[in-house]
Amino acid sequence: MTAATTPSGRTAPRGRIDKRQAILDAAFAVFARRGYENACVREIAEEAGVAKPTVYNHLRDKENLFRHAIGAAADTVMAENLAAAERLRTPGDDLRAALKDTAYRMLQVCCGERARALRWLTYAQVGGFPDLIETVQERTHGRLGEALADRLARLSLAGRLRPCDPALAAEQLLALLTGPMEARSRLGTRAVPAAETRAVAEAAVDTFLRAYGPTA
Amino acid sequence: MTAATTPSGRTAPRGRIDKRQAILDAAFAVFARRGYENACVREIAEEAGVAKPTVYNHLRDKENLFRHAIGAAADTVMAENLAAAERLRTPGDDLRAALKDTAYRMLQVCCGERARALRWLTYAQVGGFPDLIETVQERTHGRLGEALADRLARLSLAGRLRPCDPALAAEQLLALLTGPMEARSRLGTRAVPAAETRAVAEAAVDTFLRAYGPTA
Amino acid sequence: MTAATTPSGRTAPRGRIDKRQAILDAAFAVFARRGYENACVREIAEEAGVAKPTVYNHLRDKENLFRHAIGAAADTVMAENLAAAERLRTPGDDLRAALKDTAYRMLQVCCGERARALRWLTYAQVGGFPDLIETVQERTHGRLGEALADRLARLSLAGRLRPCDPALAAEQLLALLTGPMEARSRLGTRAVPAAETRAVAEAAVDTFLRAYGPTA
Amino acid sequence: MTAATTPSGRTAPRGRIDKRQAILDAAFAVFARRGYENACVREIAEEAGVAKPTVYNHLRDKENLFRHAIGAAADTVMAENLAAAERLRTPGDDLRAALKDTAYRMLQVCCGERARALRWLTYAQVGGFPDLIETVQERTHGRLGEALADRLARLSLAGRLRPCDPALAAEQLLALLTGPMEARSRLGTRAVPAAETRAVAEAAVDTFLRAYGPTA
DNA sequence: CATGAATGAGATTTCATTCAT
DNA sequence: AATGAATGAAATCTCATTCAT
Repeated sequence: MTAATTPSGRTAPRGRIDKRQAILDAAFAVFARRGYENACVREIAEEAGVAKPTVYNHLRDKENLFRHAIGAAADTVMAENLAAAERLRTPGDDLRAALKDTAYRMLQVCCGERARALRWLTYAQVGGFPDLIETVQERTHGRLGEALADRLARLSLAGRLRPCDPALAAEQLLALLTGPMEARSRLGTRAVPAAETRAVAEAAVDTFLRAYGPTA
Repeated sequence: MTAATTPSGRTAPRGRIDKRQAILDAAFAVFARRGYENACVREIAEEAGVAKPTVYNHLRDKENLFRHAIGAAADTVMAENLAAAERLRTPGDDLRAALKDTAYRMLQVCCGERARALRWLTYAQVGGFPDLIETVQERTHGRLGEALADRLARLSLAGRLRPCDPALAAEQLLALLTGPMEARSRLGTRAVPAAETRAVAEAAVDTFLRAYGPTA
Repeated sequence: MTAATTPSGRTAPRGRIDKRQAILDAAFAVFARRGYENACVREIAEEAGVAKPTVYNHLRDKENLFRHAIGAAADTVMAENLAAAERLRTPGDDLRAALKDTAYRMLQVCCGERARALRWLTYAQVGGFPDLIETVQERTHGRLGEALADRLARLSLAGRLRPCDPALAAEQLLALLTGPMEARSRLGTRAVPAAETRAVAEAAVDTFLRAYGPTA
Repeated sequence: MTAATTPSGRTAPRGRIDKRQAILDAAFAVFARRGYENACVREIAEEAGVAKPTVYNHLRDKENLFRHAIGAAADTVMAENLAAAERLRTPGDDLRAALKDTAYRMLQVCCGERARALRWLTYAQVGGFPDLIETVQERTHGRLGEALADRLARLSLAGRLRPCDPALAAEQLLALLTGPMEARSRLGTRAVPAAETRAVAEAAVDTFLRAYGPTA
């Protein structure tokens, strides 16, 4: 942060790698594969290549470490999802195709490694850190719903969707996408072939458009 | 069996009969409020009113205890859900009303104490016990989807729904119900007023019927 | 003990197998393969085919069980050894051959399954049950030494060995036999080929006779 | 390292240096008086003046602790025995006296506190750690036998013993020494008076020399 | 700032032993 | 006499966290 401007200095001759970032990355990785309780600080420190007290110096305690690691991952996942939703800003002539494309991209994000780990950790710790979970939920699902609602509102105003409550429409579109995927991937334990993912996206959009498409 | 008829005679000089059930109940309660790792067998034993080794005598180890407690809870939740789905066997004249009624009942089950705890534990341990989770998932969500698909197939044949893939329709109806509820209850951390629950059910059914209702 | 006179009724149509004997046998077997502390009463009961409390009914506690099991095994081993020593009662013309034969037989006993297990258990528990160990030691090694000393005294009187302290001679003969065997069998962990065992016996007797043989 | 020079400064604010050695010493002491299974790490930690996890930090687990403690004790005992055997390098004119002196010294070592404890532990755990026991056996008995054989070979070459297999001679001399001592000390449970120890040594050497002394 | 070493607390599990039938 | 069920006690080991350098 001091010298280099690239926060994760790709291949740049990074002078001092940010230990803090290394710790957070390692923490998310370890939390993801072990869960919160089973993850031990020693393993995180090893994965980050630092000594245990260094972790405590930077992030005070295990809980804080978890909160920061989760927060960072949530931001990343959300950015990816919003990027996918942006696609709807320029729907082109074929709305159905644009929706399907957007939907498929979002599903890809949701099925990705990071999003799956984040979802598991989120659910797993909803009892232990309800406030954190709520924050994450709002910064991810909530934020995505809003972005989607914005797009749908524009489309409705433009007459390309029938008049509707855009928040509700967005909520239902998301549900039609993620619900079946969770079921088919068995909560993320089995990989879903790309073709099936695409089929889920298309079925969701078809149903959505029958319900929300412009009236004949 | 001879003298005492109290099935759970607290401190009665005979404690042979339903110790196992008491342990399983206590286990689910403790797992539900502490999570798998934080739950300790001592607490479960205390809650069940038995000594710690008794727990081990009956259920071998913590993992086995967890599996049985989860399995039992899953069966209970499923039975409740199937009972709600049965409502669709006699839809009466007003299909929309019947669907909304069924939907609302299922949401009530899903938002109940036990179902919420089961959902949390399921997600939380999907990394640790993938096989168990898969089983639970199939015995609950999967089974419910099938039951629902059966009903929808009948309705479709009867011309009260347009021709469709009943499995897909059931999957999407379930998604339209549970997805929004998860979002609004913040993964189950906040109570959703009955009115809002009903609204979710109605919106889901309305959307569903626009997509799957009989063609004009 | 009541009806049948065969204490371990070989193939006889044993009316009531002696549970007590079955327990003692099982106990020795389990103690032998697990050691005293690692042997658990449950396993002994299983091996004996009875329930755990039955073991306690018959033998009061684990310590008592151990004492009786060890005692019985010691008696058996001792009987075998004494039988071998008896051979010296009729030495025949060739004393050297008679001694070698006796020595070899005793080594066979000492290397047998039971004697080895007994030796291990004895040493292992010498700290925990010093009195028992002392008893066993006297009933086995001590008793054998005396028997041997008797034979050697006769031989000495008969002029077939030079005048000597027969107790000391017996002690040293035993030492020349068992010491090298313990070393070569690595305390009983590796099998010693019969040829090597015989060589040990012969070397012991040769040395013994050079020291105690009749003066030229 | 800067302020305190006391190598084991009891409660000094620095305890970094010889904790490991203190733990190993304490471990051998506790194992010696309790046996492997009955020794508990808590007691070892207390005896060493450290906290329980410190024991685990330094030696990983109870088994490893045992192996190291035994190994160290074996080395010490062996060094003492080899020092005694060295005596034979300068036998002087009176071979018999030199042998008796050496023999007595070795018996003193063998009857010492540490050697007795080592022997008990060795036998007791021969079932549980056969590889360790074998190692110990070779590093002690085996090594001593070789050293002794070397001395005897020299003496034989010098004509002070008759031509013989020195390994066998050493083996038998050791047996003549330790065998009777084990019997008389009842496996180490009772103290043998110095006079009796000396008598055993002399008897062993006398017998040995009659068998292996120079031919008249 | 980074670290090696140390520790207090607590979890799972096993075992010998005893009731009550 | 024999047993299924229950229990008090204890042991191994792990972890989050803190000194002192």
